[in-house]
Amino acid sequence: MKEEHIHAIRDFNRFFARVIGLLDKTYLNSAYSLAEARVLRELLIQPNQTANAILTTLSLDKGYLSRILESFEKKKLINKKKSEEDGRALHLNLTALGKREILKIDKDTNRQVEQTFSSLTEKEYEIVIKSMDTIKRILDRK
Amino acid sequence: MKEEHIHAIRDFNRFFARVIGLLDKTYLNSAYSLAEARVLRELLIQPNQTANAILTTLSLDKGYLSRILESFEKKKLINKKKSEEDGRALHLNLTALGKREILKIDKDTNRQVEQTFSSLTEKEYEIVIKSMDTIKRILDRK
DNA sequence: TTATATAGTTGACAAAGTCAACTATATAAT
DNA sequence: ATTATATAGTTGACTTTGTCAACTATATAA
Repeated sequence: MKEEHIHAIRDFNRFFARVIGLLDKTYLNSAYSLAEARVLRELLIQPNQTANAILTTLSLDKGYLSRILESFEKKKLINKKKSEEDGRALHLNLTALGKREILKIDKDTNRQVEQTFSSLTEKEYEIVIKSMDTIKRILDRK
Repeated sequence: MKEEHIHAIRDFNRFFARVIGLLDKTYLNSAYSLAEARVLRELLIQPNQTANAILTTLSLDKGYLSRILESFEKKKLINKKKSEEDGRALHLNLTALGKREILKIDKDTNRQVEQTFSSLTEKEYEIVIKSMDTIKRILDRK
């Protein structure tokens, strides 16, 4: 791999880390941390998952996730039910409140994205998004 | 801004956050945290800066940076000298050791980037990097 | 039946980051 | 000149976030 490629990639990484960092700040004033929002979102996308499945998808620490889930249960955002096939596993589901909360968070995040990118013209959006798709498609294949 | 644009951007953000997160893991086994490496790198790029300048560039907390700099001085990575124009300000410079350390970190990070992206063909590198540049150019202008 | 593996919990801890009060110096307003 | 206000950096106290290893309970393999 060419030195200049590495340099170009790192340059973009640094740049885009700032963009992502800016968006992640949305969670600072919210009731949930980034990790918590990711867990809630994961359960919205794929209900009835076990903690272990989430663990793999989001690469969190077991203990950390366990505590997040415990706090969610206390706040009535999720419910846990013991698996019938495997007595060790818990199936997790959002409550109605949990769904409302993650949808609210996502709305805020959307607004934040909108703000961050708001100065682009329609044409520019299309170029940016096309480029994003190109990057993702190539990297994802690997 | 179109709903689908927001969705596409957020999709890429999530994807790329994982890429960046993977690269950031380089710092886990290193002697420096991500924040520390950023500060060292900043001083490599722009020597003789004040703490305050770094603060603005990297958006760190005052106290946090102050302690990082203190630890750097103890480890002989930087030296501080009082500004002659402004008695409150400190001008910061990497020592030879400091330079060696940040160059070593950067070498490790380069290797990590290389590994992460290693499966791409030359043609694919070029497409990816071109797309990155396009995104950066459009967003940066704003 | 015993050994080994896995799901989730718990306690102890460490790293990362935040906040506000403080000292020292600089600048602006009267 | 004096006083008020602002800024650079430090310090103490604290919170949040994340890590690690030991543990319980259940499942699977030998």
